[in-house]
Amino acid sequence: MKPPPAMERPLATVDVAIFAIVDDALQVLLVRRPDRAGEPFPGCWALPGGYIDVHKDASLEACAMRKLREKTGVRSPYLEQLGSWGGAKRDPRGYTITCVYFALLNAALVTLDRGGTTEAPAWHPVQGDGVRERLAFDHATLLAAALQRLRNKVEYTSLPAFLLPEHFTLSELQSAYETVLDRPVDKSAFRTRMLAADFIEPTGEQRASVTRPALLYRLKVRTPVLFPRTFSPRGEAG
Amino acid sequence: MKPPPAMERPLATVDVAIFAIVDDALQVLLVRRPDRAGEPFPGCWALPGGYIDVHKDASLEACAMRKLREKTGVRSPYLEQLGSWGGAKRDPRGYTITCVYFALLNAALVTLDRGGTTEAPAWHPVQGDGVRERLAFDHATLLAAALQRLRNKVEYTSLPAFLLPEHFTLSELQSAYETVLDRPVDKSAFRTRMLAADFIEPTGEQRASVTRPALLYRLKVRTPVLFPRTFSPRGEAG
DNA sequence: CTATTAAAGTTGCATAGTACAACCAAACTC
DNA sequence: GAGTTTGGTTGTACTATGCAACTTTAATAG
Repeated sequence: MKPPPAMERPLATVDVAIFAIVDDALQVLLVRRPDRAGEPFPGCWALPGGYIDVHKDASLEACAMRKLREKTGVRSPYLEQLGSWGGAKRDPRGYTITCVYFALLNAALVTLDRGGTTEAPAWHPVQGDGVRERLAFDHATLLAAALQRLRNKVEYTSLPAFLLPEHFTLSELQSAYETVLDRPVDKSAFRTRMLAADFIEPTGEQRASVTRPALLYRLKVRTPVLFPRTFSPRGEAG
Repeated sequence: MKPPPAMERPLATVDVAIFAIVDDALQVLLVRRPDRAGEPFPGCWALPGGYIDVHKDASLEACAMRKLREKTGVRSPYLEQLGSWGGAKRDPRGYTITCVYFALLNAALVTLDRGGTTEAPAWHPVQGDGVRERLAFDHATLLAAALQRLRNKVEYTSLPAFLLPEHFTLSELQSAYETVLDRPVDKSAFRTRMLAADFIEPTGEQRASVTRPALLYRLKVRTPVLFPRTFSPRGEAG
C-alpha cells in the first residue's frame, strides 16, 4: 500500500473524441501521428491527446480541455469523461493509462490547422462504429465506446443541442438528433418533449428562410437535461 | 508529444466502491489507512484500493478485480468503471490519478477480515451522499459520485439484482430497489416491468415462509438490462 | 394578386407503460 | 376455520409518446 519510490509507474495520457456535425454528418476530429522514426503508428490517424503534464494540468478535465483548445481553439464545448483504458500492450513503449473524454461542439467555432502539417487535425465522418481509416493504438476501441455512449445518451438527453450554434430552430435541433441517431424522429413528439423539458427558450427572433420562417431558440442551461423516456419507435424492441 | 524519458509521471491507483445490502441497508466496504508515521490520513477510513502493478494487472479492470478479491474473496461481482480523478493535491505525496470502479455484490459471499488488523475492511451504512465517517483523500467525493451513479442507474436498470443471492423472490428484488432508492416502488408496476424485461426466470422452486410461499427466480443474463422508462411517481417532477 | 410550394407548427387518435388502489390467494397460527 | 401476513392479480386513470393528417406562414411564379 505504500508507494515504493522505485515503483514502476505507468505513463498517463488523456485522449479526446471531439464530435461535430459537418456537412450534415457526424464527424470526429483526428490528428496524424508523427512520421518520425521511433514513433509508434507513424502517419496513422489518432484521437487528439497526449501526456498529462503534472505541472500544467490541475486536473484530468483541465488536461482534456487544454488538448481540445490546442487542436480546435474552442474554449467551452460540452466535455464529458468517457472512461479510462490501461494495459501493457496498448502502446509499444510500455504500460500506459489513458483517460478518454468526449466533446461536442459547433463546427463553426473550430479553427483547424493550427501548428505544423504532420499533425494537422481534420474532420472524419463517422461510419457505423468508427471511421474509414485505421486508427493508431486502441483508438478504434475508444472511438467506438465514445460513439456508443453518445448515441445512447442522445436517446434521453439534450446533448445534440451542444452541436448547434448559439441560436437554432427546433427543426435544426431535430435534425441534429436525427444525424446522431441516424434515423428519423417524430416531429410532433420531438417538439413536445423539447419544450416540456424547459431547457431552451425563444430568442424572439426568427430564422429567415425561403419558406415559413422558424422561431429561434437558445439554451437556458448549459448542462444537459435528462428526459423521462427514450425515443422508441414502435417497430423496435425495448 | 513524444515521451521524454525523464517526463514526470503521475502515480496511478485504482479504488473500488463496493456496495452490498447488509441489515436491510445499503452499505459500502471501507478499509482503515495504516497508522504508521509518514502515511497520509493515518487510521482514517478509505475506499479499498492501491497502486496499479504494471506486472500483475493486465488492465484497469483486472486491477480493480484483484483489489476486490483481496478484500472480499468475491470473484464475480458486478463491476463497472465509474471514472477517473487526477490532480496534484489529491495526495500529499504528489500528483496522482485514480481510476474508480464500483461493485455490487451479495454480502453473504463476502469473507471479511482477511489479513492484518490495521486494514481490516468493514461495512459502513450509506447515509445520504456518503458515510458518517470522514474519509481519506478525496474519497468522500468519489463515494458520492459512485452513489449518484448507482441511484441514477437503478431507476432504469436491473442493477439491484446483483445485490441478491443467486435465487431470489420478486419481493426481495423489489426490496433491494427500495433500499437503494430509499423510497417505496409500486408492486404491480414493478412486477410487470421485471417480467417484461425478460432478464430473470423462475427456478421452479419456492421460498418457504411463514406465510404464502413466493416463487424463486434467477438471473437469465449476467449483464444488466435497461428499462425504457424510469420509475417516476406522480408526485415528482420529471 | 392569386395559386403554388415548402417548411413550420398543430391537432387528433391509438398505445405502452406505468401509478395507484383495491382485490384475491396461499400458507401459517391459534 | 377465523385471523393474519405476505404473495400475486386486476382494474382504472394518466402521461408521454408514435403516427398521421392537418393548418399556417412566407416566398415565389405566373
